[in-house]
Amino acid sequence: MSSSSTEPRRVTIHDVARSAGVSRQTVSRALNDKAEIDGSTKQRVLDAARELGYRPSRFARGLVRPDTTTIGLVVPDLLNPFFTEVASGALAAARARGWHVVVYDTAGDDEQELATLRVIGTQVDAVVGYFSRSEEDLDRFTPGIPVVLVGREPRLPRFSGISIDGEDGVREAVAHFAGRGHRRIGMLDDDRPEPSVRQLWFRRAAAEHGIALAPGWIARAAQTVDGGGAALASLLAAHPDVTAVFAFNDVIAIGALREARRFGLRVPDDLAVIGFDGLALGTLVDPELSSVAIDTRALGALAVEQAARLVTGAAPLEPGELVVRAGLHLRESA
Amino acid sequence: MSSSSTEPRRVTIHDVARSAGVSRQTVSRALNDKAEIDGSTKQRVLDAARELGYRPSRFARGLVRPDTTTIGLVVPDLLNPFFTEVASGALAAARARGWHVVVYDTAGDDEQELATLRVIGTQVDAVVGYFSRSEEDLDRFTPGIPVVLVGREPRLPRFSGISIDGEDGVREAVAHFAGRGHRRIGMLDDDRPEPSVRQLWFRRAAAEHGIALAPGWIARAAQTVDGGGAALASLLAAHPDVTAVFAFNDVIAIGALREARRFGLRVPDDLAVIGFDGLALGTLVDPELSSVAIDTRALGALAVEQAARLVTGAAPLEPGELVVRAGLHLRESA
DNA sequence: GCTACTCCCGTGAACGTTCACGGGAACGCT
DNA sequence: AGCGTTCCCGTGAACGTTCACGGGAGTAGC
Repeated sequence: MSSSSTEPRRVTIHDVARSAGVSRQTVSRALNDKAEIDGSTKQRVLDAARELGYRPSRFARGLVRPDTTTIGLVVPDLLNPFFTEVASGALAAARARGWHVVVYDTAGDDEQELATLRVIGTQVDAVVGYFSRSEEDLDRFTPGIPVVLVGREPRLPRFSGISIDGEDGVREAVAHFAGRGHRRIGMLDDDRPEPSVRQLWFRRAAAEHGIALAPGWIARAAQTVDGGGAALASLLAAHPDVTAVFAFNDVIAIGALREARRFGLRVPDDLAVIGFDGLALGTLVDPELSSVAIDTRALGALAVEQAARLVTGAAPLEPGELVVRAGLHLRESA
Repeated sequence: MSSSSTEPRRVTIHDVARSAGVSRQTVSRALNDKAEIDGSTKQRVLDAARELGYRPSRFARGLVRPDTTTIGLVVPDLLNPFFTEVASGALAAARARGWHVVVYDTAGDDEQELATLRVIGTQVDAVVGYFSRSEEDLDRFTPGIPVVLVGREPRLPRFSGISIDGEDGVREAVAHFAGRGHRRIGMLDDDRPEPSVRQLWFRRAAAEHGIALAPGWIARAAQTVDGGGAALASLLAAHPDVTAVFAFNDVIAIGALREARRFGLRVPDDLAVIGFDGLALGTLVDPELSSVAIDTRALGALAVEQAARLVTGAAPLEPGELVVRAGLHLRESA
């Protein structure tokens, strides 16, 4: 009656040692193939370990030899190709350091983001990702660990962020439109309550070219392909004479491309379209999407790089280095 | 001379206790807000913890209270939308259980896959993913922990796998081709040395419809969009009279779509195309891609489900449940 | 035959946290 | 006054591993 059908106790290094007739230390030596062990005993220990199904505890090991670092990557939607590319860059950068990345997809839901924050603070050494909650909330749940925000300028000095400078790129895009004679240009912004920075850049550039922007020329779009399509439809309904459209991002722009096709508009002849992000996806659609492009993978990699410096205590990147700049990539859609 | 500029020792629960003038246990109570603690002391402890920058060790906590489980997800290329969707499904399934997922992108490289295996065995409680190495190699580096292969039928009983049954779906696709009068149908297979199962299904279905397949009708394609384009180009060079093409997967099929456009072929009138996987991406291209579709997110979720059962010791899924079936989704390209 | 050295192997301690248990102080009730 | 109860708080132990250290057996050298 050694056990009353209770939870089967874990097989520990002691059990292996006893089974092989050696000490813990010898087992440890065999498993991590270190020196100071005889070949035959090593084999005997290895056999015993396999026999018992022994598996070292990563917790016990991590406690005594804290060598593995893990970062948390939080994205609102991994299926959104923008975040896929960012994640890919982050994974590559982490791998280069031998770091582990645990990924959380919050499904764009505030509650899930909160739940993630609640658990992540105790589980990783640094956090990288895209959050929509306030910095106060973030601060509350990430006590003491470095946090790097992607695509968002932090206000609190506790956080760093990789920001996207697309002002020049957007100016190029508007200049391109203007050069082709477009005067009635709309924008498909995202659907957050306040105007995005990209809209601000767009307005400035339009003003520089003396292009007037009546209020109705800006439509709000959910950040999906369907959202982009719907937004273009509403824009066209209000202003059928629009000849060019700048979109908050490529996903929305691609929705607009598809909607334009359904409307029987030829792109770029009837309607020119320029997106933002420069996703690889843009080269798969027809016509290929022009875009104010950024290096999305570098964005993710840069975030991990900064997190690494903050964790190891190395000199963090300067604000000037925490920026990815955008430039116009002209393809077929404009 | 308490320290000679050595590694700054970690702040532990002891330090907080001493600083707040209480015991470890009281600190623990305050941090995990448990009962049996006075409100004022709790606040005092919390302040002290913040002051010292205390952060509990996940290793020590995991050691004494082994409640967090972590699984490793291995994909050859997260940027490949197929794996993005699988990963997304896996993440969602893991989140539903409160499990953590650490993601490894092996970049399709055998060495990186090996390196990943070497480290993953000691870091996670179960492994889920897509591997190209032999089961013997997998076995060597994943001692004792459950392994679930996605899209691959395991030979060793040690492993489980989620397999894809596309035979009926492919038959539907070929039947559709035949019904439209196509007799000269090519296939763009993947680029592995041996013919894929999907090619086998395709051959069977073609035979059932009395469609002859000369050797040159099967082209090999790297699993990228460009690879699909190149493969279609070579197929067209050898057999300009082909009227329909079945592709190993949607990524390859989309490459074929783009290449057909460059060749001036109209899809589906001049060339009908059907892919495999049913990626969301297929609805973004023009014409929208017809595909032998599977539920990719369910594929990932199912793998995690099985891993969960193996870890917790629950009854594992039956072989019949470890299958996702494919069906033809007809859109515009065929 | 003594010393020195190499080759193995084992024992206590430590890592940082939580759990189980015990116990003091204050309060209310009879 | 005595007793039970509630509210707090602290002390040893345990989790499973590696590190530092010590030590015995065998061999070589003189």
